[in-house]
Amino acid sequence: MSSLPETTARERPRNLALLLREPFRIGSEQLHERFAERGHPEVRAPHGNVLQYLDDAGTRVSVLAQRAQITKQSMAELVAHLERHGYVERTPDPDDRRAKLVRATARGEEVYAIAREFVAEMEADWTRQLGKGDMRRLRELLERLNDVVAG
Amino acid sequence: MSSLPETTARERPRNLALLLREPFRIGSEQLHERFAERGHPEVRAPHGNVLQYLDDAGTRVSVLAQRAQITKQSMAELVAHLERHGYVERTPDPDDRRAKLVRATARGEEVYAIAREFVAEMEADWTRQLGKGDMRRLRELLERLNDVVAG
DNA sequence: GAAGATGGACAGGAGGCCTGTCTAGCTGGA
DNA sequence: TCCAGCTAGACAGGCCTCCTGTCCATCTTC
Repeated sequence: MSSLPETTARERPRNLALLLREPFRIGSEQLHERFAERGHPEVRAPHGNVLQYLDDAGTRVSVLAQRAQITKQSMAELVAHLERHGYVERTPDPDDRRAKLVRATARGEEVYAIAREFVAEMEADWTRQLGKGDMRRLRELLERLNDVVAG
Repeated sequence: MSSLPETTARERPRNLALLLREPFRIGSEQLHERFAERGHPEVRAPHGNVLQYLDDAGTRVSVLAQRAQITKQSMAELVAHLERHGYVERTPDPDDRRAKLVRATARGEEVYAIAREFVAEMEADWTRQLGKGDMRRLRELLERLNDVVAG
C-alpha cells in the first residue's frame, strides 16, 4: 500500500494494489447485497470460504480449513454459523467415527446458485463494457500475474 | 499437503475475482512481513486505512473514516492503536475546538517510507517478470475496469 | 440566543480469527 | 495384540476490527 502524503489523500496516483482490490471489493459487496435481497442476509463474506470449498459428497472441517487456509477452529465456527442458519448440515463420516462431513443443504445450494449467477452477470457486464478482446487480454495478464506472485 | 483422499473442491475455472484478489492479498501479506522485519509489527492490515489517508497537515478522524469508508468509531479505534504505539499523534485543531487532527509522527513516516519502498520493489518485480509492455497494458486495463465498476 | 448539525468519546456487542488444551477414535510398529 | 503417537473435532479464552446507540461539547444557522 503506497500512499503519497503529497497534497490531499484523495488525489493520489492510482495505485496498482488498489486497482486490483477495488473491483474485487465492489463485486463482493454487490454479491452480498444480492444474497440479502434474495433472502440470505446471514451469508456473510467469509462464508464463501466454506461454500466454495464444499464437495458434493461432503467435506470434513479440517479439509475445508486447509483449502481455505485458515485454522480448523475458525472454519468450525464458520460452519457452525452456516449450520445454525440451515445452509449446511453435518453428518457422521461412515469411514471415520471421529469425523463429520459438512454438506450443503438445499438452502445452501440456493446460495451457491445465486453466487454463480451473480458472477456470470458481473463478468458479462465487464465484458460488455471493456470489449471482448480486452476482457480476454485482461484475464490473460491477470493469470500471468498470479503465476508470478504465486511462484 | 493435498494428499487428501481424492476429491478436490468443486471444479472451478480460474475465477476472475480470485485472480484480482490473490496478487493483492499476497502483496499485503508480504508488506506486513516487511513491517515486522523492520521493527513495526504493530502495524496491521487495517492501519493502512489510517496512514494511507493522512494529510501532511493532519486530518480529522471523521474525515479519515469517510475516506476509508468505515464508521468514525472504528477509525477512532485504529487511530488509538497507532497512537499507543507512537505512529500518529493527535493535536487540537486550532480551527475547531471540538476537533483533533491526526498526524503521522517520525515513526509513522518511517512506516510510510517502508511501504513506498515495498510497493516500488513489488511493481519492479512484476514488471521484470511480465515485461514492460504487458505491465503497462495490465495497468491500463485495470484502470478501465476500475472505471467500469466505479461507474 | 436557540435549534440543529457535527466532532469525538464511551458502552456494549458481534463476527472472524487465533493459540492452547482436551477427548474420542484411528494407525502402525514392536 | 497392544500401546504410543497421530488425527478430527470440540471447548475455552483472547485479540482485533467493526458495528449501533448514546452522550457531551462545540460550531453554525436562522
